[in-house]
Amino acid sequence: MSKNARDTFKQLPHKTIERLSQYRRALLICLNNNKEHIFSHEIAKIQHITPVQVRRDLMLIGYSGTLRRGYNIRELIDVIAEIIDSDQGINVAIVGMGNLGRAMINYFSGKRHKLSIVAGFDTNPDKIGQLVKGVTCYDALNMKEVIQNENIEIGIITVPVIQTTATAKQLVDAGIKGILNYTPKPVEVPENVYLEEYDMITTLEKVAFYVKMENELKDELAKK
Amino acid sequence: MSKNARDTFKQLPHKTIERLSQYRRALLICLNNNKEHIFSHEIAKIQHITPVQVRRDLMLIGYSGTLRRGYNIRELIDVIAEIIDSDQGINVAIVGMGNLGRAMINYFSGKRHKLSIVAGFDTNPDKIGQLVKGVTCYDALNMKEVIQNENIEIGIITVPVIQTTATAKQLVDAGIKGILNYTPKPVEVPENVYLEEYDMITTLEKVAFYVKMENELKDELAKK
DNA sequence: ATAGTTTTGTTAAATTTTTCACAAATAGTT
DNA sequence: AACTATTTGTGAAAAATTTAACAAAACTAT
Ligand SMILES: NC(=O)c1ccc[n+]([C@@H]2O[C@H](COP(=O)([O-])OP(=O)(O)OC[C@H]3O[C@@H](n4cnc5c(N)ncnc54)[C@H](O)[C@@H]3O)[C@@H](O)[C@H]2O)c1
Ligand SMILES: NC(=O)c1ccc[n+]([C@@H]2O[C@H](COP(=O)([O-])OP(=O)(O)OC[C@H]3O[C@@H](n4cnc5c(N)ncnc54)[C@H](O)[C@@H]3O)[C@@H](O)[C@H]2O)c1
Repeated sequence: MSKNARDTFKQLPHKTIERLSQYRRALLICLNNNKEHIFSHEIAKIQHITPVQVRRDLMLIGYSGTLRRGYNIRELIDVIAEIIDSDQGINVAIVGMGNLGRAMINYFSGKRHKLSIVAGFDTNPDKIGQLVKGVTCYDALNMKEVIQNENIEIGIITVPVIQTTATAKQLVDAGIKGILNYTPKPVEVPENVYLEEYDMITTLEKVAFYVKMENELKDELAKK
Repeated sequence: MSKNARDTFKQLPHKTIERLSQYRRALLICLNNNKEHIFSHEIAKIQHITPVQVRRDLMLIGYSGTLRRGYNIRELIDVIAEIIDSDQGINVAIVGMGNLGRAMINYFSGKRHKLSIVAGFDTNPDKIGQLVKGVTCYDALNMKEVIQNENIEIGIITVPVIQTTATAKQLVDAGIKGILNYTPKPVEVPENVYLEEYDMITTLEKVAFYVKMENELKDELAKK
């Protein structure tokens, strides 16, 4: 990839990056259905956004469709891959092989060529040494060693809340480049480590808020 | 709550709603640590945002701190609750009591007064009738009945991808008001149903993208 | 051929969200 | 009492993101 192309992609809006991942997910499904082309309004419908938004995103990544057939699904998938995926692939580890950790491995395993969960870590002797979908669970004590040997760059944290801070530190010390924290305890990382945090309760409470608002609106109308 | 106050809250930015939920989560932890007051910059640090952002959000909800002690944690929690929570409480059901469904129940159970998971649904006879953290798993065939009897307003979808569309339809038919879809298959709902979708792969790919970018930047510098 | 329809690509405008910048208040210190 | 250091609250500016609007292209049907 040329330097200029990369510089362009680097400046893609964060929201666009997220949507590209979602487009690809949708496109892969469409491809399975033997569809060859897709219109911006079709993608938009699937993603609950506007067709302009889709076209804008594709414009930003420099991909052009054909005027009457829309976008070539196969091509578009490849263009998106060129942007999001890393040539050599990126390895991921899950720390905390409990319910959520195992669920994630089950879900993610084999879904993406260039992004693989290659190791799990736990402190529970019963879990250490076990295999989940081909992923070995290592002793968390050996984290640094395994992360460096296996060239792991991203860590997903799914340990009990109380262990969150210590785990984040361990990952950082092991030289991890990115962390995805699924515990409800926010962590601090040096600025050279990219961090995303997600708490299901936030999303659930958001849904609850808008449901509540809708209810109150209806009550009000009913009173009149 | 007065009509005007409600009208104000209704127009809170979506992002603010999300952050309020996160602030409360952080505040509850602080409260446990016997802290009474907190500054905007302290909240900001925990949430990885700027202090102005925090103050702006609190301004929008009309809560004022004291000039030299910051915000009263207890009070602020209550004010946030007044906005996000529903007086009577809201009941939630999980459809699909597999790994992820059970993990969510384990995680969420008892965490919030006004938001409770009160039922699970599955089609697997082995799961039907079981209890997870006090939550009964019902036969998905009885969904409409249970949802109406138990006054359930929100449904969380954690069924296998292939069942997603059918499940969403079932929930809508049962009169659900909000849906949180954790499967990677986007669903369509009528516009009176509030929908949130979340896919872990999107978040993971976002982390991977920025890690990749950082790597390429470093390679470039090294070459020189 | 011509008219009508549909869809892309993009400039410009609008909207939403975040940040800047600073006055006002409060407490501690000299 | 004057000075210094903090911190809140907020109008105004900036930045990020989305939407509107429409020309140009490409196909269909007449
Ligand atoms: N379950 C959910 O749906 C859900 C949702 C959001 C967040 N979370 C959070 O994710 C985390 C995990 O949830 P869960 O349901 O999988 O819990 P779990 O108890 O099933 O799993 C935690 C695992 O971490 C291991 N562990 C403990 N200390 C460790 C350490 N220092 N290093 C490595 N491994 C360690 C435990 O042995 C266990 O296997 C919790 O913090 C929870 O709050 C869970
Ligand atoms: N596991 C993860 O981390 C993860 C992450 C993101 C998304 N997802 C998605 O969440 C879903 C569930 O994942 P999982 O790991 O819990 O899978 P799972 O197979 O463990 O659980 C699915 C459950 O749904 C039940 N079920 C099947 N059809 C049903 C129906 N029509 N009505 C009600 N219940 C039904 C099954 O009996 C099973 O108990 C999948 O779509 C998966 O892609 C999972």
